[in-house]
Amino acid sequence: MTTMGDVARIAGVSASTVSHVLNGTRKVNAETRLRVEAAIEETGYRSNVVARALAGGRTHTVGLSISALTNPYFGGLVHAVERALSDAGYVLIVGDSHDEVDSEKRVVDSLLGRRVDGMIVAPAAGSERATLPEITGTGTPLVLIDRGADIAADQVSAENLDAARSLTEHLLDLGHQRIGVVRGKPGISSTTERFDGHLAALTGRGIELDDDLVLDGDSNTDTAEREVRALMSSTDRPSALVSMNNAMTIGTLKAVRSLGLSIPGDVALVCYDDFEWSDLFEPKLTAAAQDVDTIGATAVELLLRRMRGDDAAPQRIQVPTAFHHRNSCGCG
Amino acid sequence: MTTMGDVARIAGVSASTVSHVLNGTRKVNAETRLRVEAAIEETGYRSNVVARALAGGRTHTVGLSISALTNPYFGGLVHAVERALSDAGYVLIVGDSHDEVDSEKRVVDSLLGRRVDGMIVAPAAGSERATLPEITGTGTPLVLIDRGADIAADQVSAENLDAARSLTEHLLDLGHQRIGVVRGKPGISSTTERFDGHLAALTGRGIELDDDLVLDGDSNTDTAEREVRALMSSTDRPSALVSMNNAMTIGTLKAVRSLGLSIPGDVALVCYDDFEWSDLFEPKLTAAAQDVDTIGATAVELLLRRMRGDDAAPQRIQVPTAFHHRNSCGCG
DNA sequence: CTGAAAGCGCTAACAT
DNA sequence: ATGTTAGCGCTTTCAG
Repeated sequence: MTTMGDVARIAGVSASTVSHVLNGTRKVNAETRLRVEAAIEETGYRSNVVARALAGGRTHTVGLSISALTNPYFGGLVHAVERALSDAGYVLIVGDSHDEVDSEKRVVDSLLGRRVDGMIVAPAAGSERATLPEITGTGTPLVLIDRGADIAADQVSAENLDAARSLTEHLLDLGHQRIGVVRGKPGISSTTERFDGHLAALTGRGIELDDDLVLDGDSNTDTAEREVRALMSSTDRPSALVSMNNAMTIGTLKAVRSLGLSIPGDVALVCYDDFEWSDLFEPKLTAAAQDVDTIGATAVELLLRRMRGDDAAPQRIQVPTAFHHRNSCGCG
Repeated sequence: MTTMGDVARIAGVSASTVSHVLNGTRKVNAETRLRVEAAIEETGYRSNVVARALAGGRTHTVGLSISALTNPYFGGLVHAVERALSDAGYVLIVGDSHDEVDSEKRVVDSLLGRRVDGMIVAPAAGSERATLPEITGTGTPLVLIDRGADIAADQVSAENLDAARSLTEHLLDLGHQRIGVVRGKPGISSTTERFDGHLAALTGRGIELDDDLVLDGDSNTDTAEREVRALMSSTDRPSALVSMNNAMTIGTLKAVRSLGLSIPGDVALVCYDDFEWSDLFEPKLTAAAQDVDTIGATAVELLLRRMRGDDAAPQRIQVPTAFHHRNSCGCG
């Protein structure tokens, strides 16, 4: 592998000059530049980013800790983040935290050891006390994505509360009184906020929450399926269901279908999180759609700003969620 | 940020000793080890992987060039690869090639510049002549994933031909004579192989291919939708359709649905690629499911072997594809 | 406009 | 069993 020194020798200049033509970091005579460029061309030289990082103190690398690459929502998020980052000349290192503090800590440690210039994390439950402080302790710029946490860092997520409230209100408007809710993973802000939205809708209409109607799907499709099946098999089943994220929706649909119940005939359904193919499900899903592209792009934007040294007060951005009215609610 | 030197000074030893206790790379007195460990604990020292990489010549990093993070199939693949890699102590750098040689080249250049220890790529069309030689030229271990290419490198993908043939044969068994086929992106091996499977099924039954029935969906949902709509609006439309990948399937379903046709009543459908929620679509999809987990894990395994210096002849592994018989074919 | 030299933080001979 | 010393390949003062 040719090094900068090789190129310099061939071009008959010093390594420092080669470095400067490569980075445009100081004026060099047109003619010498040409010689250097010729030497680079001739040798097929490719600058060593590792050495550059060590000498320069910046790795041009950003770490992302995410919880479930298999979930299409997170896939879209990674995609959006990767694009924005690569546009800005950074590369993305991804780690999967499985939404668990222990693996999250491992991921973050590895990222920090690699001296990423910045970090984007979708914090697992309990992250505030374990891994987040570790990051801020190193001074590495950090932005939280998808979920919030009680720390001084930029955070960007979808608007959860109002969107979830609209979902439940829609059901209420249709006359439903007993509404089951399938919650996601406990301890993360999105779950809490969406549930609060549900609650707000209920109390807004003077309806008291019935604990029997709140299910913990734990953001796991199988768990959700089991829980929903149990609830819907009971004698006193609800007339409508609200699912709080896409994994919950899949589980819910499977459960309802396996019971031979029809949607919205036997039970109405509204969902937080949309799919590209939501209208191919039977029935078409009425859903609140997060704007992943904007969420990802915004997170990167905030991060880049921090990396440039901006030390304004942390921002908490909520990206609007769109309501897609289709058939599963029963009024398509 | 504390360095190894700092730790050494505090522990009253040399940097080299610290390095050795950290890496277990030579025997050190139990007592000195303890002192070093105490110093590490005290300072919160975290070893600098960048410096380590420069000095050691290995970055413990693997690059992945993939074509569409938004596609759940690739999301699953990235997930599988990430897990296998992290189990082996490597981190994953991902780049999205958008299935286009130009961006692929950009991704690969960036990865090579970062001196990844190995590389996994889902080659875009035309990659053999552009970016793949560049990789092998550097001596970086390489394994191709999802698609093959005519170069001397390990490659792992799903079994395409036989699986696709079975799909078409199933339709043939049901009496269909005019079968439309929606192909994916041209120029990549998976598209070619799957189409060959279709062809083999046809010729096996003495049926000649009708060019009007082959559609190029270009692995793009919208294109597929448009093409399918055109074909199905014609007077002489086929009685069955085979979709060659999941993006094509979405487009096909949208098209058929928008025409008010029913599946399998008006047209039967079988698909290459499965979804976790395939049986939630209307109708449930009869599909050939790739085993992403095995594909990803196998690719990593082959890569690690190469990185260890194995120079056996390149392998080409095809992971079996499972046939999921559901309703869209018309015989559920 | 360009070169020399120090140094980024670590590893790995080579000594002792 | 541990320390010394050279680098790894680049960036960046500091000189000229």
